[in-house]
Amino acid sequence: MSKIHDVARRANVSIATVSRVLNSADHKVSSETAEKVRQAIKDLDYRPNALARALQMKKTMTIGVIIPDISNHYYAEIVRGIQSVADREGYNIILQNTERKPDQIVKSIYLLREKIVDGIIFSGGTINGYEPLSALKELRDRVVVIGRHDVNFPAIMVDNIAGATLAVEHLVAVGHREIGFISWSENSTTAMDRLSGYRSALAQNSCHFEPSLIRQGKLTPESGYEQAKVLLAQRKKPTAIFAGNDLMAFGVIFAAIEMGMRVPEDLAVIGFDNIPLSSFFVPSLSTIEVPMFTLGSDSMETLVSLIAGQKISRIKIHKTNIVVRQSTIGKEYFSLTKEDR
Amino acid sequence: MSKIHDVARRANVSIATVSRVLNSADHKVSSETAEKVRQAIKDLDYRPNALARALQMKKTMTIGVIIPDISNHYYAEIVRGIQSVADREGYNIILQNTERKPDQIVKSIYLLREKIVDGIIFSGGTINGYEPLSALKELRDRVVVIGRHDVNFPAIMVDNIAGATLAVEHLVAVGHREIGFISWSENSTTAMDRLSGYRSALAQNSCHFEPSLIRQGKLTPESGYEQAKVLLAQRKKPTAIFAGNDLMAFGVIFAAIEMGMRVPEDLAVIGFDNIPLSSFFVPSLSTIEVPMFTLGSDSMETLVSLIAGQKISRIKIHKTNIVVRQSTIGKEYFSLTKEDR
DNA sequence: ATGAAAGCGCTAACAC
DNA sequence: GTGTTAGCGCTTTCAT
Repeated sequence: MSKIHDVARRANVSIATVSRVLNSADHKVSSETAEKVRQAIKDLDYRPNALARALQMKKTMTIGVIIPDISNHYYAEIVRGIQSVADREGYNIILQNTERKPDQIVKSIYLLREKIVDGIIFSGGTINGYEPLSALKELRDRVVVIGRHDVNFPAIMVDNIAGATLAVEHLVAVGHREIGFISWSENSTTAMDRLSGYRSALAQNSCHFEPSLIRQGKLTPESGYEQAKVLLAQRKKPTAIFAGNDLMAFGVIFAAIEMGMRVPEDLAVIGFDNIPLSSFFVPSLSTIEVPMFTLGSDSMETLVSLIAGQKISRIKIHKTNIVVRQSTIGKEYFSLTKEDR
Repeated sequence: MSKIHDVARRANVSIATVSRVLNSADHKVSSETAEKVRQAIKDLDYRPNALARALQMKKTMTIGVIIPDISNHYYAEIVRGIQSVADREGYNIILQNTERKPDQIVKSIYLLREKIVDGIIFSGGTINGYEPLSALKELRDRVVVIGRHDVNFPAIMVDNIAGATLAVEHLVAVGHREIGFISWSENSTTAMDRLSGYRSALAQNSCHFEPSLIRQGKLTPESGYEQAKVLLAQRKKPTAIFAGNDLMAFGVIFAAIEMGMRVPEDLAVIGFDNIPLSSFFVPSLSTIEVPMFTLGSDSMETLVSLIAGQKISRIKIHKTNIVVRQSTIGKEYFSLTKEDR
């Protein structure tokens, strides 16, 4: 692996000159010399050592991304969004999967700090404890959080309250009044926001709020399945279920059908996220669309501004839309044009 | 951000001593001194700069992972597998999403080389061109490939031929003889292997091979949907469809049901991969299980051995299993125990 | 326009 | 046991 010194020797110049043409900071290099250098670089297939450069420049052009689970489409799409602007801006990302383990989160933060990332994007999971927060302290001005607003960092959010309201109002509009809700961790501000959207929409439509219609899942199809089984076994069972995310909604539908119910005739189901598969599920899933990719790209753009020292607004909230499909309105959906899907 | 020098001063020792307790290479540090140093480290919340260390050690403890699309569950799970052993071994990963663009692949390789990764895991996409191969040359002994065997690097594979054979034999066993196959890119050795498994299984069971029953999709539900529409509109239509992956299989089922067919009564469908959702689809999807997580973890283990200079076998092939669910055998599946899912 | 030399923060000989 | 010092490969003043 050749180094700058090799290039300098081959081109009969000093390493400073090579560095200059590499960074073309000041064009104070004569074009002939520059050409010689470029040729030497090509001949040797030389690539500057980013480590050495970063050590000197105190800038690695690498950012850390901390998420709970890359195999969850929601986070994967966020990562794609981050990647797309990172690419454009010349940054790379170091991925940290925490599997939602608090100590893994702390470990990740310390590690990213050691690797001297230029910034961190944090999504999902909690960073309330003392340790993680103090670990992030050093990076204070270079952290962007996705999906939380209970922590003092710039945040990219989704309007979960409005989204949940949309979902419930749709269910009410198609005739439901006993609406179940499958939530998840009470530590999640996202879950709490969706719950409060659900409650306020019920109130707005003067539906009685029934605590037994609320269950806590784990964002997986399995847990949706399990919680639906519980809800549908109750004497007071819902005619519609609002699942906290699409994956749980799939589990709900599976459970309902397994119990011999028809969806949406006997049970309407709506999810949250609009993952790609939701339009191909049978029945296709009505859901609240979350702009996951945009969440990622926006967070990276915010981080770039932050790194550049620009002022940015503390919180940015993205809108959600409702996507109505078969799981709430039935077969007639098939008559819609393909584009609606 | 404090540096080793600060720690040394605070503990009244030399930086070499600090370095020694940090790396505990030789325990030639008296326990009192070590204690002083550790206290100073804690006081200052000191973390060594991984960049400086890497520059010196010529080892970054970082590896690059190049995949086409992180939002595809298949790759996400591979990344999770890689992460899990990377964590255990103290490595971190820099993720490169190529979106299958050849020039992005080349760019990624160069970039990872600049960032001086200790190795690269490459999955999906083609690296046949001159450029990418020459770019990988420098890293020759530190590259592991997942899912290809047409390139001269250690490879972690899945037995696609056997898997496809299993799928077709199952369909034949439940009474089908007109079996469609939805493949994808002809540049993919995986696709070609699955196709050849399909063909040989047909031959083994003396089913006539009908080229019009083979379509080319793009691994997405959309493309499965589209290709199924074509297949099922033919005068000579299949009674069963073997989709190249689960996502396409979902699209196939959706198309069939939209056309008023019942699955599996009018059309049996089997996929490939066994992504988590396949057990919760309605009807649940019969499929060939691919140990994606293991593919990832095994590739990372191989890379670690490679980096350690150990000899490793050129190719390792992982077995596949068939998972039979409703989409090929129908409702009776519901009577199976939950564990079978 | 170009070169010499001083670091960036760390590790590892080599002294003592 | 502990300290001194020479790099790792690069960027960037400061001379010339």
